[in-house]
Amino acid sequence: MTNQHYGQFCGLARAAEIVGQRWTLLILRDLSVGPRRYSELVAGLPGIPTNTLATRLKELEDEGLVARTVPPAGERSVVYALTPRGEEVRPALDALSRFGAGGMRSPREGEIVTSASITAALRVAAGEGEVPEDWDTVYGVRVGDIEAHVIMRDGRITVGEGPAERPDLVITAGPQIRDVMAGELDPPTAVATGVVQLEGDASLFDRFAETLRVPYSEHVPA
Amino acid sequence: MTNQHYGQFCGLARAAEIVGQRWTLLILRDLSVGPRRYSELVAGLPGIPTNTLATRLKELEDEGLVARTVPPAGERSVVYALTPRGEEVRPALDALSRFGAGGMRSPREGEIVTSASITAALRVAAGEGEVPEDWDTVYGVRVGDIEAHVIMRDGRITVGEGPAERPDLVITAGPQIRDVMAGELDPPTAVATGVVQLEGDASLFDRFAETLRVPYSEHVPA
DNA sequence: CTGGATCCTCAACGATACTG
DNA sequence: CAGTATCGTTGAGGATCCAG
Repeated sequence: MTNQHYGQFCGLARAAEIVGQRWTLLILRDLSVGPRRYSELVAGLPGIPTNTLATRLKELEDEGLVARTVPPAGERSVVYALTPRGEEVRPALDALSRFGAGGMRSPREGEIVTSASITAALRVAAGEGEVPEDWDTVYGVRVGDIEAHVIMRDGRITVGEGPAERPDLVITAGPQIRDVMAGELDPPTAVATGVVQLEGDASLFDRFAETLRVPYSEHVPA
Repeated sequence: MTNQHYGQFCGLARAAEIVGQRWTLLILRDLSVGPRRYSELVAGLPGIPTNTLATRLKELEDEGLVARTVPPAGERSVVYALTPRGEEVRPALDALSRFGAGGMRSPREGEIVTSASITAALRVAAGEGEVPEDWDTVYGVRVGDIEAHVIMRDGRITVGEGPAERPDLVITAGPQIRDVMAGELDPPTAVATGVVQLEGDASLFDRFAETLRVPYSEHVPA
């Protein structure tokens, strides 16, 4: 429980004392996508020891980043969510995601995609989320049995978990969808080679590819 | 040396595998301020075990974030510096600094300020560094026996380590200087109460205080 | 069935000493 | 100065168990 203290009066050092703990960044990522129950966190973080999760949640609660909501009457389930202070970590999560994504080519052996990871990735790719006012498009994105949705409407982009309702276009793909978002694989080729499958108005895929962007780093070594 | 692998094809997970290691964020912070020799890193990171530093440097080199430059002939000293890929972590460091600084009030028992920490803090506070074109001001900032400098010139802000050459104003203060940068302590009061001492054109202090800003979080619990 | 607590093992970390 | 070697300690990993 005694977190590492770096002994420096420094914002980064203080941040490191929190997010430098193992699993903490991924817990925050999952919670940044939406409130979660304990078992949902376990499911979204394959490999996390249950005691580690319990410890981390307690630490994050002590730090004021996470609040556990005990349901009032009919005892259903404890729900964990980011507090307002916890929301302030988002820009850092996004910057780290962007950095990490820059060095990410294809999945390593055994690497998976989770609901939170794809949703967070799409949110980062959306960036500030400015699009023309007259766009009104709903996308569904499926990777494996995971599904997320992207809505471009009223000049803004909204990203969420789960299937879209009445999507204009459903995009089904593997992790290689990243090559499209990195600009390394142009949409027609992606479709032609079967990297992505489209259901619905296929002409909307170009818009998706050009709007959601997380570039590869130009400086990855091997 | 087998870093933690989270098994997820996710930018944040990949980033976490690197910066989630102990001390790594602070090593990157120090290197982001400027190239460093091994002993300088040790000096700037009080408490770091020497073997941990050696291990981290090797890991960061393997990741392509840090390059060690062995001096050519007259054997002087190995120098570590960020690579272009390493530079890409800056936005994440800044976002984390900002987050951590938001929760930072006064120093905890025994916390110190280092050259890299103050320089990094000023750099983050400078933000994008846009100032009016006609400003031409050189500040020296002293905290304890540490000194950094801030130059506002040609519409930009430059922050660096070490004393300023021919400063217009030298600001000497303790860690409470943060209250000024957070907007919680107005400049006249800071001067009047002796929180900061000024040498030079004291009228330039207002400009310093309004330009360099790292706000406190409104949501820190206790 | 959810939300943990407990136990044990081992790899990583921390402290110190020592060397090219 | 720039690390390596050694060793004790801590925290993570993994399985299991328990309470509401």
